[in-house]
Amino acid sequence: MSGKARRNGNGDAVTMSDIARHAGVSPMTVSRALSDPSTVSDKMRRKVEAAVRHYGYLPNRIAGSLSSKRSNVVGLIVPSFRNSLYASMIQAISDVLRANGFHLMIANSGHSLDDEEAAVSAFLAQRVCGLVLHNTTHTKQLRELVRRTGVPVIETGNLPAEPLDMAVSYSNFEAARAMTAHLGRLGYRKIGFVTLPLADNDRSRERRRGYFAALKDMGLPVDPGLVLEAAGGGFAEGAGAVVRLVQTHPKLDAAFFAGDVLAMGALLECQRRGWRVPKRIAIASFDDLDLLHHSVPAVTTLRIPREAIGRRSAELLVNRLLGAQPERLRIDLGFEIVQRDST
Amino acid sequence: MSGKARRNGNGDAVTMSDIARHAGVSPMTVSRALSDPSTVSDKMRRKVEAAVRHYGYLPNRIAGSLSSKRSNVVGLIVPSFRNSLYASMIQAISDVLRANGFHLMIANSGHSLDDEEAAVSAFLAQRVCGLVLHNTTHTKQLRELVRRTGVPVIETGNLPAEPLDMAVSYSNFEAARAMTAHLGRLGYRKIGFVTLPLADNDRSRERRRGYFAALKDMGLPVDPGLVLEAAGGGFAEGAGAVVRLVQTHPKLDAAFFAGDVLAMGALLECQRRGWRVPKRIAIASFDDLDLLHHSVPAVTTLRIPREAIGRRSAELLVNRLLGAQPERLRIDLGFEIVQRDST
DNA sequence: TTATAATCTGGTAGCGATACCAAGAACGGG
DNA sequence: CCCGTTCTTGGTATCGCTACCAGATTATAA
Repeated sequence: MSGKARRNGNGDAVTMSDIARHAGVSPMTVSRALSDPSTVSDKMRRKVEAAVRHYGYLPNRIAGSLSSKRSNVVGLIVPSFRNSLYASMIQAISDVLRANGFHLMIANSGHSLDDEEAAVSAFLAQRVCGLVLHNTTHTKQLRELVRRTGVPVIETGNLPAEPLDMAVSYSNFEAARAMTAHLGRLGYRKIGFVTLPLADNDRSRERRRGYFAALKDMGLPVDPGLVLEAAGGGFAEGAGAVVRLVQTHPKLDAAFFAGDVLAMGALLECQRRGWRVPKRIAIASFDDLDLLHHSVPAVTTLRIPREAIGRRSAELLVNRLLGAQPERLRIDLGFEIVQRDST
Repeated sequence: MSGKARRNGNGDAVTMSDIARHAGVSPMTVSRALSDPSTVSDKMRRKVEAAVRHYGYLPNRIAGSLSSKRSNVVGLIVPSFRNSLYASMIQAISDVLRANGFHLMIANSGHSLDDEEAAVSAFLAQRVCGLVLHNTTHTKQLRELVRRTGVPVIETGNLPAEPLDMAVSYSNFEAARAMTAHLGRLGYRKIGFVTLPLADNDRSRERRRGYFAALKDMGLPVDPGLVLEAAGGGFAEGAGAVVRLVQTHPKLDAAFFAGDVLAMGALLECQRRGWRVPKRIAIASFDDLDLLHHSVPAVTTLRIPREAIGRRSAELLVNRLLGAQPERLRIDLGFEIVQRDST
């Protein structure tokens, strides 16, 4: 062992030249045998494979990337890991990427646009070959960085009017509007709305906008007092919100929660207080946490195709990386209202 | 723009030499000004910083890593993203890494040891500087790979008898044993156990072992019929399991679920069927899904310090990468029984 | 059999940074 | 004012791989 290479604890890694020497071929042949076997004769390929197996050779993709100016790492930025709604999307992305030989780097922006920008910078310094951003409003710097480097980018979480590059999502505005209209059709007239934090979050704001639009569509009065901003997205906040709404507006007959955990918290609180759902108050949710289907009563909700969004995002990215023509896309994967017993 | 560099959509990236030329200094000075400013005079540093800002220079960490044989990317492998219990750990790891200038690559093993091995190979090819594995049984190849490359590794999810390198976790065995004993102390005598899938999952098996051990400790009969293996970890499986247990064992007075979602599914099913909890049957859970605290009744559970585990894991890794002596560690972060109304 | 194309293989020159060494500038003590 | 330190700076040589071109080998056609 040569002293210095130990720094990284990386031992003296076997290199391609080592393999080449032991296989009795040139390094180029080893390179080809590994990255595009069809361009090498069977005899050579077998010699190389044998040596690779024998020495447990692990190609150095860092060197490969530097040389080829290509990388196989995709960067994903989500606002937070805590929210389970990102989980199914991440899973889908991860699956598609892996099936195509790509890897995933993840960072979270903590709902801060500046942190998102910092994460993108860091990813670009790592020379990721593509980006997925769960966010559609960005700092000017970020837009500039993306433009300059020309990395393929998928935006998701909402449908931006002007995508940076490609967008795959559903419309928060339309979804909230549809659910509010649905409640109206069911006969509810005084519909409260509990929103997730609005700061730096276009998705939350779009949902609220959808709620207002539906009321207007139906000719229902728009009462700002019926809108509550929950400080967080937890059970407790949902519980607190439903109580406050009911107490300040005794005539309230339905409440629409902009997050599934909020809705569940509210439902549980109603159970605790003996408020019948949907008799005393109807509850509707945004996003189909599995739980909402199993609760008593099961909760009416919007099913967002989180998994499909992840899958399509990754597929688009992979296609582009594999040579598809750049094309500014804006794919709407829609949503679905799931009517259950809580409304 | 020179035609060829376009391949990656990467434009013609500004390089360190470009910055050097425009700042009127040598590339080495730029390198130093960026990576260790204290070794460079103020005048030089300012010139470099100005040029960096002006050209929007993004250092190429791929090249940096190749040259320095150091990387700042940590690989994390979890069985799945779907389970929220990984989420808080991932968040903690991500936070600690970012605070120290490291990045996170993530893969999922889908509960397969071979896939875990494949993911580790891929990560090592990317020359990650450290690994976190949420699993403590591995293929022989994987152990060999880790030994040979000498990467720092954290194992978590369970406390292995023989860690590969460092382990940070709690003991599934002790936790399950403690909860079962707790139920015994509360007076329950016929305690069912619903386990998560056991195949390739030492954590599940350890939990079951803990359950059996506690029964033995208490002199209670060990009836294999009281143990059910749920096919998955969802609400439906928990619901199905509690029904089957109660129907096949009318005398059953408590059920201990090896997963929080299972327990919640069972609780909801009991509500649906009008089985009083804990009167007819007590329900205890493993892992403190937030929901269990808000359900009616609130569910007794084991609180596992998922976040602390993530944090400590990342901290240990970072320390080691920053120069701490290798040391075979096995850190037990314990657990806590949270007695609530369901038992 | 020879010409000509189609396959394979190897040599060379980077990719964009950092390590290491050596030389020049600044500094202080005697 | 000289000389040994200390602080800065720059040159050179990789890091391990792939792109590109050229030469060698084999196959195919004439």
